[in-house]
Amino acid sequence: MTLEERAKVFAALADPTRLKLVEMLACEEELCGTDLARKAGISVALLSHHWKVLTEAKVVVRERRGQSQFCQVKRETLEAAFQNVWPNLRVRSAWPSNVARG
Amino acid sequence: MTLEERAKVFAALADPTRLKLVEMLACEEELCGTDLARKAGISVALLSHHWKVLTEAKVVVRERRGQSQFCQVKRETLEAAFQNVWPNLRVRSAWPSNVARG
DNA sequence: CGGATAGTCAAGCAGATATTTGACTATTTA
DNA sequence: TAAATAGTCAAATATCTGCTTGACTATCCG
Repeated sequence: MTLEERAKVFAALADPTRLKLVEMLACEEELCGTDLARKAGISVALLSHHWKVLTEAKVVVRERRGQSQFCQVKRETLEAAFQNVWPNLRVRSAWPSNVARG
Repeated sequence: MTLEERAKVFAALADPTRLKLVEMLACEEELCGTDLARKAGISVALLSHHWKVLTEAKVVVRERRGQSQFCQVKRETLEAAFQNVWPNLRVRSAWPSNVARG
């Protein structure tokens, strides 16, 4: 992961609307686009714009199931970016109990 | 720390030049402005601009000693911002052995 | 097929940001 | 006090970003 890629991860988190989306996802396992937009209080068009930024930075991953797309935080990307500004950062292997993970 | 303040922390890390500065500081304990600019390969004027952004986001702290200002990463700020996108993030209490901390 | 639900995309605008240049201030040292 | 070192600031420019609007595509269901 290059310096530019790491900066892109932080840029994805640098906007309050996107940060809200990611913080919502951090507590909720996964959400579909419509729910994300509704909970964040934004239009689906605006969600689509921000979703693209988050996806291109690999901060989230998306999976289509039927009509909807479901979205999760990609922890590996956050960990890789955070490690460089905090070399000895340790992360817990387990996720909070209210969040089921595959 | 509000959503906007957390976003501001990530915005401070979102530019490759500033991220480089912070990553340098993460490995080097502290550096003065002239050394930061030289090691990052930028002008002092540009450093001054970026330094202001990092300081206002509280990502670094600065201290004047004589003619120079010395700069360190402020770990508390990073931890507070990171916690919200990664609720169960654990940080090591100790800093790497090559880095002396007050 | 046709309608409903879910999301995308492009254009356009307004405000923010990165960088350079050159003049300015502050502190130390001779 | 004068020169050197260390950093600041304002203006200018070019680029990027966030958001809205409205038209478009994709999937499902009757």
